[in-house]
Amino acid sequence: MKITKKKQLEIKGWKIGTVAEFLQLSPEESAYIEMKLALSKNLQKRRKDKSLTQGQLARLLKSSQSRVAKMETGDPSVSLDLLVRSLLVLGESRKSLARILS
Amino acid sequence: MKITKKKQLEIKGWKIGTVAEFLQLSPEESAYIEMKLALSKNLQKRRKDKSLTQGQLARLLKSSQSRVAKMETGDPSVSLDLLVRSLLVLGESRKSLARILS
DNA sequence: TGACATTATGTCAGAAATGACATATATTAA
DNA sequence: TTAATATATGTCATTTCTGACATAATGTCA
Repeated sequence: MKITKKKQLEIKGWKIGTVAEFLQLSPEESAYIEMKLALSKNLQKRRKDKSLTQGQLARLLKSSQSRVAKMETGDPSVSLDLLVRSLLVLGESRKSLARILS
Repeated sequence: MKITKKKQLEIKGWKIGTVAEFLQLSPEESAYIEMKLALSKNLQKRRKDKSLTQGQLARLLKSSQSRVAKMETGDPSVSLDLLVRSLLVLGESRKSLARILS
């Protein structure tokens, strides 16, 4: 999938139809993006539950505030790998990650 | 985690202790590797159930035989992203992927 | 055995992801 | 409002991943 296409996911304000339909994503592409978004949301929730700023979390992850922001906003430049590894550092288990994904 | 460290995972024949202990992996590193290996195994199973060669699967994935081999053997150069996207192409759903991971 | 098919491994150029930085845009509190 | 804090966005050099290729190793069948 092209980055440019994924980028359009960020367009907001549409009232009818799904994002997948609008962008004509294949089922695989949709599922892949949904999984990333589910992880994104959970990362932000986990961080806030621990009362951490993005900057503080970034230190934990040996990353940067801007990358944490991108993770949480579903930026297409962020990989599943990074999301999963970050959630593991935040204390999620294999099983709880699986639960997030399903 | 260093690639060199992960590479050692391929050492076989040890009879006592876990790989994680031997390599002194942190819980996060262990979980991350376990997840990748679970996906690897499943990819191979899926492929064989469909009676495909690695070369045929590679065409489906728009990849190459050598990369498919690396996916199935748990080569550290393979990302979670690629494994997940490949399984999605093979027909796995979000939910079934989650089941594989848990 | 040998020929053929399949899988594994090594390498590398190009592509994608990453941390870091600057800076813009919220958000909050006085 | 203003200042201070937090989050978002854009860019870029470096690192990591990727498909492709060659070739080695393994398997299969006559």
